[in-house]
Amino acid sequence: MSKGEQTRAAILAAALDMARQLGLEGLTIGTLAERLGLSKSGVFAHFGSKEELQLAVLREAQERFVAAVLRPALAEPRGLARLRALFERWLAWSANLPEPGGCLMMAAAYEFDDRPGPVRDALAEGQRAWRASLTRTIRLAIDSGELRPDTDAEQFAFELFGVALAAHHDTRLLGEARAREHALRALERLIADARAT
Amino acid sequence: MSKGEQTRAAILAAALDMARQLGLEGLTIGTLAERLGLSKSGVFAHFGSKEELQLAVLREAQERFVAAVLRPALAEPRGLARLRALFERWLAWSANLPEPGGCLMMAAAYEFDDRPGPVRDALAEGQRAWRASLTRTIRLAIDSGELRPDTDAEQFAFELFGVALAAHHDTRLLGEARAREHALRALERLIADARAT
DNA sequence: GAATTTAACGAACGGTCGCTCTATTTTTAA
DNA sequence: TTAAAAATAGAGCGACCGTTCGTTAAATTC
Repeated sequence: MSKGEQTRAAILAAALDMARQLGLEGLTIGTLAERLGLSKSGVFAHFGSKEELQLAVLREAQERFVAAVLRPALAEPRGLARLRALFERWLAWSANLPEPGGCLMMAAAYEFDDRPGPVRDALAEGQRAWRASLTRTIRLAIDSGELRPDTDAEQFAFELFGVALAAHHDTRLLGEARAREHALRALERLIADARAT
Repeated sequence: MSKGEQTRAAILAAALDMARQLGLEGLTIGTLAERLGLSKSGVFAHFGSKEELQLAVLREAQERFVAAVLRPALAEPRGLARLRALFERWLAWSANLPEPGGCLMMAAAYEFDDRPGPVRDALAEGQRAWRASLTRTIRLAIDSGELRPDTDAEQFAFELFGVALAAHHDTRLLGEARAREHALRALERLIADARAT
C-alpha cells in the first residue's frame, strides 16, 4: 500500500468516526484535518470535493457493515440458523458501535432522504441491497421447509427491518436497556407466525 | 395576538418547514430570515439563540403531531378501534407530510441521539410520552377484553413503533409504494397474535 | 543517485455561520 | 396624543466553511 493509500485509509477511518457523531453533512474537512494532524488542503486533495468524501465515507460504512454482519452470517447453514445469526449480528453491530456516534447509514437515511444526489443514490442502493439480502435469507428458510411456503418474505423483511430500527432508536435515544430483548422477542414472533406446522 | 406573537408564529412555521428538509442543525437563521423577508437580527431577537429556536421548532412539531395523530384518535372508543385509528393516523401523518422534507422528530432522533443538551432532552421526553400513549392505548384494548390479558403492551408498542419507522424509511428513502400496505399488515399480525381467543 | 511523480503544506478566496450592538421604526398603552 | 415598550433593521464581529493555487517535501521509479 503506497503512502497515499495509507493516508487515505486513515482519513477515511477518522471521517467515518466523525460522521457517525455529526452526520455526513456535519463532517467538516477542517476539523477532520486537525484531528489527523494534517492540513486542510492535504485532506481535501485526497477526495477533490466534500461530496466525494461523503461518498467514500458512506461506502466505507457500507463495506464494514457487510463485513461485520452479512458475510459472517453466510457461514451459517441456510435457514433459520442463518436468519437468527444475521439478525443477532445486526443487533450487535448496532449496539456495539464505538461511542460516541450511532449508525451512519441509519442517520444518513434521514439526513438525505430528501436531498437528491449521488450520496442519496448510493445510500438507497445500499439499503435496497441489504433488504434484498434479508429477503433472500428469509426465502432460504422457506425453501428449507422451516418456514411455510406461503410466507411473504418481503413482508417479513420489512417487519424485521422495523424491529432493528426500533431497537437502535430505543437504545441510543432513550437508553432503553430492554431494546435487545424486545428485538429478539419480535424476531421469534415473526418466526413463530411463519413457522411450518 | 400581538404583532410579535404573529411574527413569531410565522417564523416558527417557516422554520419547521426548513428543519424538516435540512434538519435542526441545518436550519440557519440567515436563510430563514431571507425566506420570510425579515432581517437576520429581527428573526434572531425572537428566540435569543439558535438552540432556543431549535427547541421552539421541536416543540411546535411535537404539538402538531399530538394534534394530528393522538388527539383525534382519542375520540374513538377504547380498544382496537382506537388503536387502529391511532396507527392509521400515524401512517397518514408520515405519508402526507408536505414535500419536501420528512418527519422532523424521526430525523432529529438520529441527529441528536448523541448530542447531549436541551434539544436532545426535549426530544427524548417527547418520544417517551408518545410511547407511553401508545402503550396506554394498547393496554386499554387489553382491559376491554379484545386483547389477551397476558399481552405485553410495551413489547407491542415497541414493535408497532418499529413498523412506523420502517414505513417512513421505505416511503421516503426507497420510494416504496407498498410501505403502507406492509405496515397495516404488520399491525394486523400484531393484533392477531394478541387477540383474545 | 537522479529524475519524476506523488503527497502535503500554507496562504488566501468569497461566503456563511451564530451572534452583538446600536439605531430606528412600529405597536401598544396611558 | 404622547410616552413607554416592543419589534425590526443594519452594520459588523470573529470563526469557520469548501475550495483554489503555487510551492515544497517526500516517496517512488528509472
